[in-house]
Amino acid sequence: MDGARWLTPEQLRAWIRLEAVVELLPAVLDSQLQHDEQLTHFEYLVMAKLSESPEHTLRMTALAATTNSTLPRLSHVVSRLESRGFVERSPCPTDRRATNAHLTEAGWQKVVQTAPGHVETVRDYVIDRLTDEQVTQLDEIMQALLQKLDPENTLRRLP
Amino acid sequence: MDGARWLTPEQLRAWIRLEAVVELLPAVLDSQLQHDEQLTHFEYLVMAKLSESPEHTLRMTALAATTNSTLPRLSHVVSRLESRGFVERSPCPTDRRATNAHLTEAGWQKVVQTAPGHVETVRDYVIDRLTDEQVTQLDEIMQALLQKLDPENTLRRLP
DNA sequence: ATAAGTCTCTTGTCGAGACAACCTTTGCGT
DNA sequence: ACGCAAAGGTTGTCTCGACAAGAGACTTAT
Repeated sequence: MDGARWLTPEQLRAWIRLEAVVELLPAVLDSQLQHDEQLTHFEYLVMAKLSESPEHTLRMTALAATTNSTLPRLSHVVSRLESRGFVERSPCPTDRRATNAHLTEAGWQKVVQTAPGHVETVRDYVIDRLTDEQVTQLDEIMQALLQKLDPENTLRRLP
Repeated sequence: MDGARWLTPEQLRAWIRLEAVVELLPAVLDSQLQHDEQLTHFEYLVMAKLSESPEHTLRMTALAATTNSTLPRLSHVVSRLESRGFVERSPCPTDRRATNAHLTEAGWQKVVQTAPGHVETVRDYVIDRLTDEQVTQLDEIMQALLQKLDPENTLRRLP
């Protein structure tokens, strides 16, 4: 155990708590969305990002990037959403390799219907627990972490 | 979308970034441990908690609590660790319903061998990205969130 | 005693994501 | 033009975790 730089008690405590939050928070978000709307957090995220895009449309690659996801994962999720009528696929006219994902009217309605409850959960579990100053601090801290975690939105894996 | 309290731009930005970190950080930790030691982050966490306990032993329920996990999940993971010789199960003498999970010598060696690389990853991706002041802020913020996420503070005394 | 209820843990099933293999299209070098 | 590598997506397989159901063991009330 020696020979490695250890953590100070303060650092260790902060880390353990961050670890716990990172473990528990996704479960809470998933749980609310699953219970109220039969949606995964990630499924909601996909539709939310589409709803913010011009024409409610994005290429699969772009959608994968904004949702911090891989293409295979996204492809599966879009298939599910497509079978439920929330999203449509269409070949991209300018590049025949590419596929556009488009939010249907039903999908838009679903997002509109889902958003308030989701935001309320986010407020309840995160935002309302913090002072305005802490929200600012949180933003800065997460930004610092993302510079390493997600330098260019491109995650490469070495086998 | 109206009728619900929305988020201010500052709050929204902080949330989106927290969302990204919560999505990406577990993948990074898992990746390092999987690549270097063929361990899941959660498997490592289980063994680490055992290694910090007296006799390197904990009851399954207590272990589930300190790892923020459910009993079924833990049971499956312990089965895997047992088949790899890192953990042993034994019936609790005082309560025959209960099961004690015990870290074997091989398990202890595995933890000792794994810890430095894991800590280094934590430093690299989290601690070293932040000022001391930010570490303190992070600790306080996470503590605030855990009051809602984990009301029964699972860092209880060990039986 | 004993029956009901609770605690502790395990098992089986099912859905979701990681990873690899694959196919098609595009771009690039020569 | 042609051949090859890279980009864009999809599909199949396997593992892990969620959830529900179940089997023992302890507790309590009658």
